Amino acid sequence: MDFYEIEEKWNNEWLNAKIFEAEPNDKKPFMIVFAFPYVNSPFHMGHAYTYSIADTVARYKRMQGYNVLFPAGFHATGTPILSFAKRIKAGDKGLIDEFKNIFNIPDEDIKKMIDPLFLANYFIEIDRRAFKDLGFSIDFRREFVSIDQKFSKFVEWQFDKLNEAGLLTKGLHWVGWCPNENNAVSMHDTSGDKEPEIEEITGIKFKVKDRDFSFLCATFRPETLFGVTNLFINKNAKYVICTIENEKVCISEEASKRLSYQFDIRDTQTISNDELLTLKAINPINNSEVPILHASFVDPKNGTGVVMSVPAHAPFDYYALYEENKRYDIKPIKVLEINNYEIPAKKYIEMVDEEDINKKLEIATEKEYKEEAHKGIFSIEPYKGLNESEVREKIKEDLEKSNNAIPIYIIENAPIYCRCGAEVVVKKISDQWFLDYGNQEWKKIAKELLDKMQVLPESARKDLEYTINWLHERAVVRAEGLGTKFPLDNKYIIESLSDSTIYPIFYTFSHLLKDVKPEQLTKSFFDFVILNIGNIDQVSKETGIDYNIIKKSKEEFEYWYKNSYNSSGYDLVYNHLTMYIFNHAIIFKDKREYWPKGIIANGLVLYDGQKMSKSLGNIIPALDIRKKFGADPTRLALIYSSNVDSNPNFELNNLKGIIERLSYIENVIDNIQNYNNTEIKNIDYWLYSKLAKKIKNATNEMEKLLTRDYVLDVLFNTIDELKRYFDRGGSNPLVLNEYISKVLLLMQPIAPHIAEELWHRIGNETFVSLEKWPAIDESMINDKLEKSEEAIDLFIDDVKSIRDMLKRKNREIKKLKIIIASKEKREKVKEYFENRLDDKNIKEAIEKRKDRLDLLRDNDISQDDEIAIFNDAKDYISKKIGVEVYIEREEESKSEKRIRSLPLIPSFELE
RNA sequence: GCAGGGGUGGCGGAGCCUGGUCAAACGCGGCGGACUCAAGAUCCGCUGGCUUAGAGCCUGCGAGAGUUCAAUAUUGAAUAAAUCUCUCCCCCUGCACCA
Repeated sequence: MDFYEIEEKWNNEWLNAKIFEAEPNDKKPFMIVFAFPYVNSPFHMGHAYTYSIADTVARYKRMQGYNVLFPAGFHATGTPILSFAKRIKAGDKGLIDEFKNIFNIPDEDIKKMIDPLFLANYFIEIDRRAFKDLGFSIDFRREFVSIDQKFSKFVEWQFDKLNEAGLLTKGLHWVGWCPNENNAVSMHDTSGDKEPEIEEITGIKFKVKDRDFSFLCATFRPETLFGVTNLFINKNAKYVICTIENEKVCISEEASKRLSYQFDIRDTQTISNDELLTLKAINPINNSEVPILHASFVDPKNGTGVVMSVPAHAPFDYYALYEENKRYDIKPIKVLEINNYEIPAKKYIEMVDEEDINKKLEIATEKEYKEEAHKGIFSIEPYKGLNESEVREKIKEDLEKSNNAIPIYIIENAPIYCRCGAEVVVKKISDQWFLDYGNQEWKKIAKELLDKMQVLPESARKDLEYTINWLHERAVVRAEGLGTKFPLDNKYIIESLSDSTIYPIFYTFSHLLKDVKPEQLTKSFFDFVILNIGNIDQVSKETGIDYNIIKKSKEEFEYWYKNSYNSSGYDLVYNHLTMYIFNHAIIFKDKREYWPKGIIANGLVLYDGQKMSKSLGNIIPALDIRKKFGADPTRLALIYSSNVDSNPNFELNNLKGIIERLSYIENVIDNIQNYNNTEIKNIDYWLYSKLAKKIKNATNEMEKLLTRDYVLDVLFNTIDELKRYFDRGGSNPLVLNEYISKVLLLMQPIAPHIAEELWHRIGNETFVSLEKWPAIDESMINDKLEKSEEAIDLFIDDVKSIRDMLKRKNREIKKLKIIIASKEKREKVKEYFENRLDDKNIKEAIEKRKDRLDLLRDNDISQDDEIAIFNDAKDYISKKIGVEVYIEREEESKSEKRIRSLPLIPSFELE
């Protein structure tokens, strides 16, 4: 089977016939979108999985009689594209190799990618091609990119609405920052792709006795202030005195530079370490005087370069004080009770078996902090008896209130380096804009929306609910990146997830705006089209947009958005999908008929059992697999990898089996004229029965998106059924034709090209893609017949086990005598199941075959029928066992085995 | 730390909600056979172990404990879960301002 040729053929036919170009009509609408791909690389198998599911649903719904809109677009706002272009320009070897080796991009194209727009367009081209090649039933007319100016106008409108609702707020925010390039850094901008994690620590001010400045000590554990015995500086570092927030403090020179991104730091002057070491500091919590000492572990780059020493609870402090400084005159002060240790820090150091002293102290510290946080009990008044975290919060609050402490932000996973080489620092943004997802009213309607919508798998609902609950103010603007300018402050760009929350709306009329200029897309246009505010003549006059375009836009929006779905990867549950819910909820607060109706969240694709990642080099561009194996096998292998509720494992090995099975069906179709039986036999009815059940199962599975089960039923089981059909002598072309036609209909959503091709090969002229979903003919379900077929198989199993045993014993077997249960016994068995008979022999016999209870129960097959059944299967059984077969009635049998016969479980004798 | 999801034969993965019919679907892989000069493809069979005239036993669903329905059984004893409950261990994902 030449998949490539078949796929090219039908992809073109579909495009030429424009069958997926959706227009509103009088059918029920169904709109499904997938989270559009980010175009800094070609999309890979993980994306292909999500898109395949969306297409499968789209194709299924189309068959179900819905008018389906399945659009697609591309996402390009934000920083990654810019940052990739920058990296290419800088000759970043890692990225260039990745592009070369994983995506096979030619050198000359990579060179051009220093232009971010070239880069984006390059991958858009590839992705668009992949959409087509994979046979997605997309209405390509509606495509747009999230950096299109017209789309920007739509985003602006959205933010106007959010602002009107009072949900945009301004405030402080801390970000990772490159002091060299002077902009915010995210994961993509750091070497090693490390996301800077920002953490708040407490800077405590220790006033210096008889001087006009304080030491500023940074600590994670302000509650241990009670246990401070001294301060540490490093005499090999440089220290300065400077003014932070109108107060003079002493910190390391390095810290003063770094903190200048968080605070307004002035009047910096150096101070000698000798002088510092003579000073005395005053502990703000109890006014005790403590000395300043040197400790070599103090890192001037860390925190403020000044450390408060708590020898009882900090291994490093303990070591520095007693081993390094030999200050046995200073006693440790214990503030926490833990395991009744006398001096916890000492104890924890002793517990670690490690040569290297720094490592040893590190391990001890980690262990001590963890255990104390867990079960340490505070032992100093007035907090005695409380656990550590409670005291921490209280003390921190008090100190900050009394101006004895200030919050300082640090990079928790430091050091992180920008790709330019500079170390990333924390910067305070004082006019950051937030979207207030913490707003309770908003949360409430978001939850209402969620309650009304279908979630597949249902288990994702919990996660969505949870995310709605914890989401709070989200920074929505950035200093850098592609995208829409923030309407309230033009120096900012709207952040990339926030500009893509209600974007599916744009698909409903994007194709109508070809001749409209971006500046014509004013607030009144969107207000009218989306929210029905204002009147059309006025909007047309004001914007200069043609009356009919406005009218059509509004019609399309109102038609399609009555029933819209979003299909995404599960990772987007925690951001995009939740924001999708939030934003729709508020924009359509008073027009809830336009709230989205469903979300599909599929799992993370594993590749041969492994996570796909750059470092493993196993990121597979979807087009590669398609080229190698064909689009339909690729799609089948993907959706067969799992049902929607778990993580799919894409295995190349599965492709072989899938391709073979598809070829089998093709083969049957091509040879259908060789069958010429016109009578309808039992096995034909059996096939009909299987078909009816298959349709029933398939429908149910598609509704729940049990794609794995669906492939199993529609493809794998079909092959088994066909094989059995032929094996049992089935050869009626009409029956075969009907069976296969229906199977092709069921295959259409999951293997559209093959289904289309074979559909035509069996003589149809219509597009299978537009056919109706097959009806379930319950009357064809024939359990009795299926049961008797099953009985034959089970019988063969029984015979085989004996035959093999005899073979092992080297006994020769020539014939098989089948002994059908007597009329009398049948009556008895029946009575037994109706509780009318208490016959020990029958009871025992049935008990022995409890593995076949299904066959025996409700069995009203007469002896003559059973003889007919086995007679009909005589050749089949003979073939399977390899001996001649005779059938006789128990009444007439002379075999001693005859008493074992039960209805549908004949006894037998091999001789 | 908090929250969510998991741990099933060589592998992937059903089964668990609604207990028995589960040595556990289906697929992959492996083995054997047919076909072939041969290989591949295809077809048939096997694939936990030991046995065996159609039946039995053992082992078995992360570890441990508990409960109990059907059933067997009986002095209202006892036996009895992949599936129910609890504890423990281990793994994965998320905890944002990033796509």
